[in-house]
Amino acid sequence: MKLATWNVNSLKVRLPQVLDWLAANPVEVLCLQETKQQDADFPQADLLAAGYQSVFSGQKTYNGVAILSRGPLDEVQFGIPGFDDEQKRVIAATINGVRVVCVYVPNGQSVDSDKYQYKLKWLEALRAWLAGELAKYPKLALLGDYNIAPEDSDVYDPKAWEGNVLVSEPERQQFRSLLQLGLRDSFRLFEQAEKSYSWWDYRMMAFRRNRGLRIDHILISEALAAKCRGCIIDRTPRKLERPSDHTPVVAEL
DNA sequence: ATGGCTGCCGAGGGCAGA
Repeated sequence: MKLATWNVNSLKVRLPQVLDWLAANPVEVLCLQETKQQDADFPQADLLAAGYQSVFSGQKTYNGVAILSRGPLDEVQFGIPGFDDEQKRVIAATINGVRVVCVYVPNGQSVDSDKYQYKLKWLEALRAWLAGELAKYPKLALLGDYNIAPEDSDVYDPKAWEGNVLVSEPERQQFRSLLQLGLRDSFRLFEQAEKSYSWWDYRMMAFRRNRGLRIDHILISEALAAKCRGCIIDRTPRKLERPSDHTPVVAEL
């Protein structure tokens, strides 16, 4: 069973690329972030025609998450329970006995901004909710755009980024606290090439120069990690015309 | 060097992303 995550930076623009990618990579589950579409505009029929059911939670202009699945999506949850949030950043569903949680973690903008405080509070609420989810669902996968590069090895120029949003110590501490719930970073369960990233700035030919960050992750519970067979970052969509700035991450369970 | 692209909304540039 393959599970994937992809921040598409507008599903309206990227739908053809998503459909092409699914045709070439017929994963069981694909989590999307930054769909930037209201639910009324979500391309449910196009995805169904491609063999994928979907659940989604979107809004105009910003944010928006979705889970696409070949099999039925049960026990659908929108948002973090008890955490009041206008922003559509979380959707979860149970698929084939696996609790799939799709997240678009706030960016934080800069460490001295209100958005950074919101990011840290949001991550704390996520952690608290997931502690209960893990007790309920031993087979759990947390996929998405975390907007955190957990280690310096996930950053093309750690010195330049030191203390910055996406790499700051409080954010990394929040990432580690997710691991402490009993989750594993599936990418790091396997030998990987150095300088493996999932996002590259659109500017300054960052992709061509591989000036990127690894901020899209698939964390999996111990029960899933025990039989996880691989995790890869698929850079090919980043090479297309008009790409998303993020590229898919795929775990094979 | 704080920009550099891209998408959004909506009709021109400003905001946000990371």
